[in-house]
Amino acid sequence: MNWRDVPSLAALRAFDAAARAGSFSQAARELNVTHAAIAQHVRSVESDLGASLLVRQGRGVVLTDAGARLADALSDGFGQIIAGVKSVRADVDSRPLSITATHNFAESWLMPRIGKFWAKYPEIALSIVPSNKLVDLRKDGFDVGIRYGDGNWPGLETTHLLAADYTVVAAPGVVKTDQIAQSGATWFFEDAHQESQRWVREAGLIGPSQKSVTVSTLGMALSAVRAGGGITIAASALVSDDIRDGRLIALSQTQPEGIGYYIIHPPGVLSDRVKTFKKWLLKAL
Amino acid sequence: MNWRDVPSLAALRAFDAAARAGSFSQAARELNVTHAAIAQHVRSVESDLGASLLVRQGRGVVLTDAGARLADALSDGFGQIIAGVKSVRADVDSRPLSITATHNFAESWLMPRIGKFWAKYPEIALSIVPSNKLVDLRKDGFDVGIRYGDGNWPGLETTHLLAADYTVVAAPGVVKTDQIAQSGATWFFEDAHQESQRWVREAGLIGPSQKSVTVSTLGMALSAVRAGGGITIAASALVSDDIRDGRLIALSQTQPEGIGYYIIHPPGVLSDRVKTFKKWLLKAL
DNA sequence: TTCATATGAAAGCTCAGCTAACATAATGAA
DNA sequence: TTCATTATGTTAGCTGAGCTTTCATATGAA
Repeated sequence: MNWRDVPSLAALRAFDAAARAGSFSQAARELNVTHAAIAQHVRSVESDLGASLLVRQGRGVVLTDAGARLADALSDGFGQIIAGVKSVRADVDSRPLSITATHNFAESWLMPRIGKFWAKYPEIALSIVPSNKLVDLRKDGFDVGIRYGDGNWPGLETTHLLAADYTVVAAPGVVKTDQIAQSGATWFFEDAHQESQRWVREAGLIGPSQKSVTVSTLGMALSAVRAGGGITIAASALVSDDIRDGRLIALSQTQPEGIGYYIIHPPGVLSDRVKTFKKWLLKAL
Repeated sequence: MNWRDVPSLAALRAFDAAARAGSFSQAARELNVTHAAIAQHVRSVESDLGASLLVRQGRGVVLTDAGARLADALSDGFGQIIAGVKSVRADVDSRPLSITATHNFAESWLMPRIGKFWAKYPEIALSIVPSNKLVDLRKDGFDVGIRYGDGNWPGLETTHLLAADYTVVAAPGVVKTDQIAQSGATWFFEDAHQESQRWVREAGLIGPSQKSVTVSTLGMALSAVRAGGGITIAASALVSDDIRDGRLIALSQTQPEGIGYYIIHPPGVLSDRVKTFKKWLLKAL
């Protein structure tokens, strides 16, 4: 497509608006600029093409023959562009909001609450994809994500959701708070969380004779622990429900360390649906 | 036409180019920008619409479904716009170059030389409209003009063509150079040129008993003077041919005073035809 | 493995696009 | 006819959209 001899698109749009309005002032109001901007654009298109396109007549302007022909083409062209954009927006708005979250967060925090979201916003369909991978939101087609980390992901806007302190939990009666290492209780560790395991050892919360079992998900660890099978460590936010409801008791807790759960999305203006979901997340703490 | 929810036209054009090229780098070359500019625009359209449009695949990019649909609409839209501009340009290029010049200049300087222009540029049709009015080039549909004055016309580009000194002339033998005021020769003055008349009186070139006749055009004055009927004063450039050819002799001359003949045209890029004509004018002195 | 060519990303530059201000022109009401 | 209103015309000056520059990372061919 040869753009070499085409006046500026901004100028052509200004001319298009003036042509259809028959007035620089009216065109200015429609495009939210001053009449001076319209006038400058129109005259620059005229100068570029070497033809008069709009001439003053009374309190407005009228199209010359050349102007009428150009205006027809621009009307068609810009009409197609606007229609195409509108159509893509409509398609985007009609598919579910696509959300990615870590497995743990999805299972322990989001899914238990999602019913309330749907109750409040039945018109917003969601597609929740648990993934521990650092997915590329854009490439993989997600609108918004919840990620665990330090919040420093270049090219993304991040909003802090939950601090990442950890709590050691067990079912009531399984172990006394000050005798975690001396108890015979089994430690359940999630595979991926080497860091929290290291913390447990450095805090002296695991005895030499204590068994430890590594499982693949926090959900599995929590199932075992809820059943009185032992002790585990998890992000505090993910076990806060169990603690509140008395299914588990808090035995020990780390200090927050700048790591946490964050809402992430691409920069720029957010759609209403993403705004709504984000706002709900922040309130559902 | 609702532009409210439409991404920037520059960004849509960048996307259009990338979509058809399948490569940011190739699109950049086509639009004469860097690949970074293309990438920024494309990602900004994606962010605005909330949809992935182009994804990386190997060394290039491919369209998503949403991207393909938008690309179709943009291709149509931009195609119409470019075709419309091209059509108007073609029309402009097919009509004669429209030139306005003062009557005197047209008659005494331009028309005697225009044959040489047509000989050299037979493909450029001209429409020459003599007019002493300060015409509005744009409103009255002129491509270029020759005006007499100080060269200070806001909103126009001016190029000095001829200085405006004046020469007093008569046919050979009619009057001696140092006896203009003492001769009985009749002064012929052009109606509009009060200023040159004043100069003649202040220079003491007209005697108390000398008759003067006011005519409407310089051409009329020159006809009478060439026939030996008396003396006149004219812009030097306009009588240089008569002097060279011996039909008239120079009796006295004013100093140039910042007034002259100028080529005028609207600001901005000139079409090739206007450039050619202008260049020819400057060489035809 | 190396090299050429692609996209990704962010800091920083600059001029296209605009506003503000004032001038002039046209129209309509009194 | 005069005056108010609303239009376009024009220019100086501001600023952020659009871009470049630079460097990083990814891909594919040799």
